[in-house]
Amino acid sequence: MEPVVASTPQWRSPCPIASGLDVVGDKWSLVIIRDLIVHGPRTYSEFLDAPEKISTNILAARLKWLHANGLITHVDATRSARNNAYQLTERGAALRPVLDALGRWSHQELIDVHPGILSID
Amino acid sequence: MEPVVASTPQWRSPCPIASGLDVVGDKWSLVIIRDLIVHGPRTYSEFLDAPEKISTNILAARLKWLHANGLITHVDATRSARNNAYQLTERGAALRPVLDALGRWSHQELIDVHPGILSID
DNA sequence: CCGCATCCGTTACGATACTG
DNA sequence: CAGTATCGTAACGGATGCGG
Repeated sequence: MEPVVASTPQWRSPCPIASGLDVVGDKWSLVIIRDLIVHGPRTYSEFLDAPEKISTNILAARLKWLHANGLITHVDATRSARNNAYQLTERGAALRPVLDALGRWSHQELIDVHPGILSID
Repeated sequence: MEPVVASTPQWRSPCPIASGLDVVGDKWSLVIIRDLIVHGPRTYSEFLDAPEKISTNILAARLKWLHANGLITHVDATRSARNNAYQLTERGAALRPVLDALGRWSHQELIDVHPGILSID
């Protein structure tokens, strides 16, 4: 019985940078993590409201992947007013410095080629 | 006449994080940047020697992309002992803090799930 | 409705053979 | 040595359906 989504990456090498990319180096993972850092716990449809317009099947697959890799969990539905929401684990929240550095790079280096870019958020 | 490789990203949103990912958020760009930061100017075949084993067509496409986006340039072949090498621009070198943060995250958070991971490099 | 899963077309990746 | 051509596979993206 093959798993729908692999639970762990195929490590390309022992390099920490490549290994980090093996976990969050796809097109959407860090965008999802960004939403969780900026807004806190977030529901499926709230992720869909983000301006990047991820499609529903991709979102479901990425949430499954991030959960399997211990970066997010479900909010306990019985204990929270917000049902069916996702939140960051410690491991996921620890990505904040990466997002900060990336945001700063983009803001400094991409303004001329992407005039509409926002100053940090 | 359609370009073989688009010269500029399709921006998903005005968010700096998403925009940074639109430039270097693929599977290989930051691995190539890492090699250039660690080793300095690097030739095509030296990139191929990296442990991640990128295939030749992908490497050529990514080098073209990174050049089109101003992150790398060719070393001046007439002035250098090392012909046909690539090097970082200021814009590319400015990604160092991103790689540092990612490397630290991986080293701290992925040791248990990836025992062979190296301590920074 | 909300949270997905399924179907299917399109785009990225990957292994390998090959050329200037 | 530095790529290109070819062709197969995997990821992505839009539309739609379906259970709770």
